[in-house]
Amino acid sequence: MHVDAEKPARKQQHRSVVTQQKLLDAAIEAFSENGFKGTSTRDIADRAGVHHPLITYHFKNKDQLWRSSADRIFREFNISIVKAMAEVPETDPKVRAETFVRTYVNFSRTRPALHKVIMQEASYPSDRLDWLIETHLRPMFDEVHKALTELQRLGIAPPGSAALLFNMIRVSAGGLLALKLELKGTSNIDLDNDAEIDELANMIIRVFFPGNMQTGN
Amino acid sequence: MHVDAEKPARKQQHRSVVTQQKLLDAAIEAFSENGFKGTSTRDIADRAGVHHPLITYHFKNKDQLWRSSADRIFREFNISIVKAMAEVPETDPKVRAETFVRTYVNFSRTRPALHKVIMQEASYPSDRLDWLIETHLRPMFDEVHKALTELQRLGIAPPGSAALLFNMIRVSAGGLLALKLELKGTSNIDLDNDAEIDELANMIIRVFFPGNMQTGN
DNA sequence: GTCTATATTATGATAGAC
DNA sequence: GTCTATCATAATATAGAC
Repeated sequence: MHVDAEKPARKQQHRSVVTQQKLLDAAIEAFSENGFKGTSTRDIADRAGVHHPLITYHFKNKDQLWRSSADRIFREFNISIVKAMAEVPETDPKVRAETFVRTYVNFSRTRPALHKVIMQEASYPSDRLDWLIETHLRPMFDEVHKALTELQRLGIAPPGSAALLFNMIRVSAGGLLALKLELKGTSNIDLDNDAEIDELANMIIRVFFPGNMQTGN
Repeated sequence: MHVDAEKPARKQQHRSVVTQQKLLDAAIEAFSENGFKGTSTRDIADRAGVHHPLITYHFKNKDQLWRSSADRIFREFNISIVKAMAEVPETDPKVRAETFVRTYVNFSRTRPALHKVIMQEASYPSDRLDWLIETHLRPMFDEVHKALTELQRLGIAPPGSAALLFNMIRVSAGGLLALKLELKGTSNIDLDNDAEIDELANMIIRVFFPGNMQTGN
């Protein structure tokens, strides 16, 4: 009956999804390392362990694959942030800020591609950059900018342009994780180490939210 | 006599140098935008307005051209820093720190490639990254790290890892200039504007050197 | 020192067998 | 849904004329 007929179909559907996920993971890694132009679809297919014509089959072309990769990593990040913020009382803006920084740092650690992809695309004008800004970057900025302005009003964050401040925090977190290899070589900072990750988060909090100090660890 | 014989030779030498400079400028721009893999030597030759086999003639291959480009931009940066620091009294570490930040921000503005090239190469391990660290990055880090430790001892810079602090300052200056296009789109920050550049430098100084405040403009 | 021509390999994308 | 085979283009690099 229907069940017997659908079982293989479902198996195929499942395999298709798995292939897509493998390609997306491989694409995120490759694009974040070498940028859009520097990445070959063959390289992505090799990393994913699938044959390269499957990219055309599942994603139509390189550009669509890039967009799907960006969607995936930003969705993961949003889920991570929303989940972390849900566990923090809305009444304590300082703790909310700290939680945001720690979540951002920890996410950037496991997924440095978040910042790397932005850096790659921001290097020169392109339709991809415009799309990235409209779809993911500006909505995120607007929300955090609001919270940061409130933190300044409360005397927790330093005065001045909240927009500049936000971006300084952002590159201090995601940017340093994206430069992990370099920091290891120049500064002997090992951002694969739990303790150093914590120290980075604490440093960011200490420097950018000096008001009402309550945790100095 | 000799003069007549040498004149055309010098002209040729001169033209050769000009071609090399044009290629280096074009290479810095191209490599910073698209990374090593993402940049084609044809693109560089086109930007420089010369025929692409000339790259082989003057620089042997793509890799040597990249190294020469990196040498050029780091040399420019060093000259810029040394010149600026020479005009500041050695006895005032706070003013020296401020001068360093302003010089760094202003250099990154005219030459965002300085930070972009580092970001591109730090995305994945390579011989180029190792070379960049040994040749340019670590020597620079060692010197600034020493000065920053002294600033912490004087209570001007916040406590904690001087290495992390240095890198946070670095990405807040060079990193934001490298993200210029994105900041314009998401945060409406125009880093082509003199006033906003000054505001960024002031914000960095305010946040990272809060002790002994003496200039808040 | 500069150019044209070219050898060789890699790339994005597609056609069509299974 | 997956594979092999292939096309057109673009890449790095070199050879050799001028």
